[in-house]
Amino acid sequence: MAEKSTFDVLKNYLEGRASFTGEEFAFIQKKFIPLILRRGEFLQRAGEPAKCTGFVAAGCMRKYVIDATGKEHIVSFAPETWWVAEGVSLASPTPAQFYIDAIEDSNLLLIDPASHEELVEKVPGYAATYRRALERATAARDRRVARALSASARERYLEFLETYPSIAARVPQRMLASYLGVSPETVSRIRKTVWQERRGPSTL
Amino acid sequence: MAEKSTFDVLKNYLEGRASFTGEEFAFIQKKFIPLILRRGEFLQRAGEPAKCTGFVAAGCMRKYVIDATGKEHIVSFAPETWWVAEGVSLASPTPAQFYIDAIEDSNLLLIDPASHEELVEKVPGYAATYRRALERATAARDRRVARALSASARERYLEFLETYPSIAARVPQRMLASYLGVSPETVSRIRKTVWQERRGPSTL
DNA sequence: CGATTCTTTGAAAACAGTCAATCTGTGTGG
DNA sequence: CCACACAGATTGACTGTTTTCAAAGAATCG
Repeated sequence: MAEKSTFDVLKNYLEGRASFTGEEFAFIQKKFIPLILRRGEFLQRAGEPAKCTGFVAAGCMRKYVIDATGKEHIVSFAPETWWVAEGVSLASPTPAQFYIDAIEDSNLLLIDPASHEELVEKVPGYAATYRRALERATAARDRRVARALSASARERYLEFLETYPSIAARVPQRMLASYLGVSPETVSRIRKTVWQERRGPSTL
Repeated sequence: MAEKSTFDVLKNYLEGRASFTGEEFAFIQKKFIPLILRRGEFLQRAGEPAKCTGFVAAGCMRKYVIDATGKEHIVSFAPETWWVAEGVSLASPTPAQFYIDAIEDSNLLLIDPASHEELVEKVPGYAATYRRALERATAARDRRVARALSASARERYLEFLETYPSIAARVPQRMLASYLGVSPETVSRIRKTVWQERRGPSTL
């Protein structure tokens, strides 16, 4: 069954981070709703009420904004075993600020805020895992801000390749550019200089 | 006593977010260590082991990185009732990535990771408050990233003034520039055009 | 295949950064 | 009370990077 194997990814993820009883897993599983998205399909659009947090069991999602001139700016990617969600909007009834769509065919597990709250209250391991994920997410975003402020386009590009090689390998370059905050042309030019430098010295 | 009034700020903050018994407050208070910092003094330097989370009871802190060329880049400000901390480094024994210092004379309440863990485990209201603070922090950082990617220097400047007027009013302009990711000169020029536009139409 | 989307390349323009000088305000000491 | 020093803010001229626009060349999906 497709659903079972999808949940297994989450189960695996959780087992790696805390201890759970079989009962707890059953309880957790009941709270999540599987969702299959094809490439290009949306989990959420900015302006809509945001309803769910998603665990990515397979595939890859992206979260982004569209600015006044119609340009997309990717805030984050979420491949397998990552979470993807609107920020505040889950707790409060604010309209979503972000678009979230699938950049590959993806399997998600969705959970609504109330169920999530219940899990946090009743399953200690879940609460701890969630809290740690939040802490890591916050730290990762601080690093992202710091790098955006202090590093050049080139440095950010190279760093992304090092830090997230598996993501870099599977997203189109224009999305990488969007994530880095530069134009696709600039990424193309950076790439060019990078292998010119790698090649240059050795071919002399 | 100075310590008591400092803790009252935290107590007040917590009371506004969850319910606590007197015993719980006493337990909480025992875990925090007051610290007074004069303007310019450090809570932490990059490279050191990061040890504590700080609650700002009075004054204002900043968290920043110093890049390869020696330039400072402010990741966040933390005025009264905000938390300031290294991200990951609290849980793991990684060296700190950020500098944290006082930009005004400030009163902090510090808590080490182990005590914090204890509070989260034993005081439900504290756990919930902390979790919500983390969620809000993550969301705020997503917005910061989105704006850094999608808005011009001018828009970011105006938005900061709107969103954090009280911070904008008390930090030097060079720090605002550092936070926005532009040079002090650029902020100066932006300011100029802003009141030229406000003045221009009416003085015609 | 065939159409669309993605990437590359070129040339010119816009934007912000740097450097350096001046101006402003604040606080200090004569 | 004035003079001075210091830090922050402003302004101008110049430089450099990145964007934009436009067009051609891959690559990919159906």
